[in-house]
Amino acid sequence: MNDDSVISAGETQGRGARRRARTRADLLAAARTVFAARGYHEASIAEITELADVGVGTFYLHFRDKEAVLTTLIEEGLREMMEQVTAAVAQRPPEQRLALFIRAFFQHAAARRDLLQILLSGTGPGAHPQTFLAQARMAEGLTRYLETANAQGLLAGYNVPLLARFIAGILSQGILWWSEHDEPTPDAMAGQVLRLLRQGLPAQLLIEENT
Amino acid sequence: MNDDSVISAGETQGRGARRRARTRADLLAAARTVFAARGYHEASIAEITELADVGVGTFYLHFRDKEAVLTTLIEEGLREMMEQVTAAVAQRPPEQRLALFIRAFFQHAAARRDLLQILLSGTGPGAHPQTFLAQARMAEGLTRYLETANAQGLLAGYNVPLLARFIAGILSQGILWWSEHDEPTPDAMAGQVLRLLRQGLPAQLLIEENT
Amino acid sequence: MNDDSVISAGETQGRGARRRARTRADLLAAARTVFAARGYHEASIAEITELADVGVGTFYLHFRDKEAVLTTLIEEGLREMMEQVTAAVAQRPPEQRLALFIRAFFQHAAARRDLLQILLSGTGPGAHPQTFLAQARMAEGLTRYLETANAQGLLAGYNVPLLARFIAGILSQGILWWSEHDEPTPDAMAGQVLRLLRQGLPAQLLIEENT
Amino acid sequence: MNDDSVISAGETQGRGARRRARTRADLLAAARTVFAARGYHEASIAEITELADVGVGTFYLHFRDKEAVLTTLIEEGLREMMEQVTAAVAQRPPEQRLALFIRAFFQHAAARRDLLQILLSGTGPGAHPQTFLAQARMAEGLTRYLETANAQGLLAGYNVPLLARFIAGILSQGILWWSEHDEPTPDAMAGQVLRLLRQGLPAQLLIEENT
DNA sequence: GATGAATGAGTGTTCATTCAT
DNA sequence: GATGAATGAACACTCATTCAT
Repeated sequence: MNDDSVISAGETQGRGARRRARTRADLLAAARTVFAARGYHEASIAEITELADVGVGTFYLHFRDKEAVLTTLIEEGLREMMEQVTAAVAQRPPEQRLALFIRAFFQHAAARRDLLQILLSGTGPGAHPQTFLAQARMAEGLTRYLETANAQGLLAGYNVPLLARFIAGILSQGILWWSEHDEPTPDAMAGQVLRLLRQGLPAQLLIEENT
Repeated sequence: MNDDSVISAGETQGRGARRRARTRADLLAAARTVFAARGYHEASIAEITELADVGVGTFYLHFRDKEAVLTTLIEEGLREMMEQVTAAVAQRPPEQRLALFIRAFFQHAAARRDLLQILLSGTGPGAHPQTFLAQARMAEGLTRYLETANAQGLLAGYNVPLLARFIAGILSQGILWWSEHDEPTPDAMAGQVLRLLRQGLPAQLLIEENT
Repeated sequence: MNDDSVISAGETQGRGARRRARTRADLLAAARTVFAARGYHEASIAEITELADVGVGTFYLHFRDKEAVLTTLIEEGLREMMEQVTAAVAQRPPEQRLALFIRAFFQHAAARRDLLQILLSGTGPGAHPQTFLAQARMAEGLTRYLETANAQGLLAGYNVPLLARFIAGILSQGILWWSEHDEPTPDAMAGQVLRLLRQGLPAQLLIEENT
Repeated sequence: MNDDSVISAGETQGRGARRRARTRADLLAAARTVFAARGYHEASIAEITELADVGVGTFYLHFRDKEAVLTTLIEEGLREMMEQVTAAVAQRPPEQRLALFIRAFFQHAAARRDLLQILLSGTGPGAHPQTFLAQARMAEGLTRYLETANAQGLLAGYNVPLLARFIAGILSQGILWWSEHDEPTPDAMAGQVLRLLRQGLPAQLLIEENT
C-alpha cells in the first residue's frame, strides 16, 4: 500500500483513488509546513497528521515512515523545481542558460521558501542524511551547464564537480539569507550571485606573494 | 559547578583541578567524535561518556546538558581556529590577508575535519540552532576583510554581508567536499576557491540578453 | 488529548471511547494503590502501569505527568466523597448536619481508606503541594457548617477558619489512626470525635492560674 | 565515625573535637533550613552542604545518610522542645500542666517554626516515614498528661491514645496555620485551642436524633 | 578531618509505529 | 481506507553516595 513513488498524477481514477491522492497531498503539505517550522528531528508525526486533519494511522497508509515523507518531499519538490527551471531555460541558447538558471532558481525558491529551507537544512553530519540529496541534485544540475563549458576548454584549471559545489554553496546561502532577511528580491539576489560569478572580487583583495 | 567557560589551561592548579580539566577535555574530545559520527540528534550522552571512559553523571558535572557541549565545542573550536588563522594573517599587508585567510582556513580545517563538519552541520531549520553560530562567526570573520575593501570603494554594487555569506558558503562546501573525497589537498582546495574568487567564470558562460 | 477532566461516565459513546475510559479508570485505580503503598515520591510510573497492565506510554496518553494523576485522584476522590457526604446530610435540619457530616465522613473514609490516606499525606512543606488541596477542601466543607452557627453568635470568641482547621486536624488524625490500628469502627470513631467536640475535656484538666 | 547519637555537648574537648562539633551543628542548621524550604524529598545533600559551607563528603562524616539527618533533626529538636516545655511545666501543680503545656508548646513552636513544620510535614504515607516519629512523640507527651486524668476516671468513655492523637492533630494544624498566616500570636493560638478543649462546640451544633 | 570529582542506578517522559475496530 | 488508543524502546538527566588525595 505504501505509495512512496512519485505521484501517480490526476488521471481518470475512481473517487476512492481521488480521495486517497487528496489525503496524500494534505499530508505532504502538512509535513512541509511542520518540517520547515520545527526541523526534521523536532517534527512529530502527530503534529503533521493534526495539521493535515487525518488520523495518525493514516500517515502510515501513505508513507513507510518519517524518513519517507522527507525523501518524498525532497524528491518531488526538487523534481518540480528542476522541471520548471529547466523549462524556463531550455529554449534559450546554451551560453545564456547558466545565468537564466540562477535567476529562475531564485524566483522559484522565493515562492517555495519553506521547502527549500528544508532541502538545504542539513549540509553536514548533524542533519538528516537524506538532505544531502538536495545539495547533490543541485550540484548535478549545475554540473550539466558547466560540463558544456568545460568541453570547450573554458574551465581549464577548475575541478568541475567541486566548482559546481561551490556554486551550490553560494545559492544555498542565498536561500538561507532569506530566512533571516526579507530582501533583496529574487532578481536582485540573482544579480548579486551573477556579479560575483562574472567578475570575482577585485584583484587587489586577493594578492599573494608568489602569484 | 558547571564550568562551561573556556579553561585557563595548565596554570598552577591543584591536582584536583588538573584531573577535572583532564576529564573535561576527554569529554569534549569524545563529544566531537560522536557528534561527527552520528550527528547531534543521534548522538547519545551514554555513547559520549563511554568513549570518554567516565560515568554518565560525570558529563553533567562538566556541562549543563547536551546542548551545552555542542555550544562549547563550537565556541572553543571556532575561537582556536580563528586565533590560529588570524595569527597567520596578522603580520602580512592588508591586501594579502584575504587570500592568506582562505589558505590558512583550509589548512586548519583539514586538521580539524570532524570539528568543522559539526560546525557546518546544518544551516537550516533542520539543524540544531547552535550551529548557526558557526556560520555566523565565519561570515563575520570574512566581513572584516571585506569591509576594508568596501571602504575603499572596491566592492561597489555588492551587498557586503551577503557577499560574505556567499564566500562562507563556498568555504563550507569545500569542507563538506572532504567528507566525501580525500582530495584535493588543503592548498589545492584554497587554490580552487581563489581561482573562482579572482576570475569568476568565463563571461561566455553567463551571458544574459539584456546585459 | 490529555483528558484530565472528570469523565462523563458511560454515556452513549463509541467502543473506542469506552475502551479509553476503561484504561483511564484502571490507571487511576492502580495509581491509588501505588501511591497509598509507596507514597507519592517513591511511586514510579512503571509500577503504576504494570499494575494497571498497560504500557508505560499509555499513562501519558491519559495524564500529563505524575503530578496530574495525583491531582486527579484528589480532585475526583474529594468530589465523590463530598457529594456522598453532602447528600447524606442535606435533608436533615441544620443543627444535625455537623454531627451527621462527621459520621458520614468516617463511614466514607473507612471504605476509601487508601485514597484518604493519600489525600492527607503530608500537611507541611515536606509533602507534595497538591495534597494541601485535600486539607483545604475538608476545612472548607467544615467552615460551611460553622459559618451558620457563627452567624447566630454561637461561636463568639472563636477564629472560625482556624477552628475549622482544628476540626480538620482531628478528622485527619482519625483517618491516620486507622493506618496503624483496625479499630474502632467508623461509628465509634465518629463517636469519639463528637464526644470531644461536645464536652471538651474535663475542666479540672485545663486549669490556668489566671482563669 | 558516624556520630548520629545525640550531641556529646560542649564538654572539655580538644580543639579538633570542638571544630567537629561546630561542623556538625552547621550541617544540622543547614539541613533544617533546606528541609523547611524544599521538603525532605526535594532537598539535596549538595544544597545542605553548600549552605553549611563544607564539602559534600563532609556530610557523610557526620551522618550516615540523608535519612539520618532528618532523624537527628527530629530527635534533637523534639528532645530540646520537650525539655524546655517540660521544664516550664514541671513546677506547677498537675491540674495546670496540660494548659501550660499547650501554651509553652506554641511559644516554643513560634520560635522554631521551620523545625516544627518539618516535624509535622508528613502525616501519611506520602511523607517520609521518619516524620511519624514527631507525631508519635507529641502524642506521647500528651498521653502523659491525659493518663493521670484517666486514672482519676475523668476520661471515662474516651479512647485515651486516640484522644491524644486528636489533640496532636489540633496542635499540628495550629502550627501549619502559621505557614500561611502571621497571626494569631502564640498565646492567642493557645487560647483558641484551650477554648475548644474546654467548652467544645455549642450543643446546638451537634444534635443527633438518637442522642 | 575535610574535600569535591566521579559514579551509575534509577526515573520521568517522548514519540515513531502498530493494529483492532 | 481511516482511525486513534496502545505500545515500549530509548534517552536525558538527577543525586545520594564513595574514595583518592
